[in-house]
Amino acid sequence: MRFPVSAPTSIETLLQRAHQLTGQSFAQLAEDAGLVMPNDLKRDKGWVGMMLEQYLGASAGSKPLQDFPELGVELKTLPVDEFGQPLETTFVCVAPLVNTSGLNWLNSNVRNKLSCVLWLPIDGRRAVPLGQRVVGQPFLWRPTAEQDQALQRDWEEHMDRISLGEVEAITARQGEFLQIRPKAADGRALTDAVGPDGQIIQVRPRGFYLKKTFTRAILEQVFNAV
DNA sequence: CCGTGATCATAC
DNA sequence: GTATGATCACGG
Repeated sequence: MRFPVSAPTSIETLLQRAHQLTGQSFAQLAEDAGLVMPNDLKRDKGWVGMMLEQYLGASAGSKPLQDFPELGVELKTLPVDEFGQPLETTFVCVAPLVNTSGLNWLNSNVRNKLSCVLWLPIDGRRAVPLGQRVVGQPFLWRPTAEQDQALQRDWEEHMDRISLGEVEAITARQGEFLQIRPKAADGRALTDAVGPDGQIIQVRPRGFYLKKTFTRAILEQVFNAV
């Protein structure tokens, strides 16, 4: 493997690259990429995801775009346990808290990000040293009509609250599959939002996350198809 | 500060 | 045991 890897020009190329990662250990991948592997992920929470982006040729940077804009594909690593079940929720994107009047599900960032996802299950077992963990079997996923509708219901519920100035009343328990939780560098990060009386208030930035029940269902649908 | 990549760690 | 709310690193 030579770095940097060029952007894949087709979904087939992207999938081929992803499949070549299956079964490889993080230690081996780090070495081949010339990366220093941390001892654990305590202070490097996004390390695995960023390394795999390099291998697949994802455009670097922090732009609010898909990882492969030309292919319309978003890359998501998904840490799983020994039973292949998700260990974490999945961050989707930041939640807009102001100027929400023109937003709807069809033009939403959430729907755009989730319209086509290359899921890359990874070994997330804490008991296993990071270098010994391996990459799982990738798969390309598009939401079914039912999944899209379920996400839309959650999204609209959340956006209604945000528009009505109820952002501070939103809890991660709300939403069947799509939740809203804080998303910030630390407790001091603040951003504009709509308050109860329509005024601008300062709140912790929020993000949309997929609950584990949702990603678990995707994994089951793909790997335990009856 | 914002958005990217996420996992941590404590309350439940 | 596990989900929620908090937090870590980095580029722009």
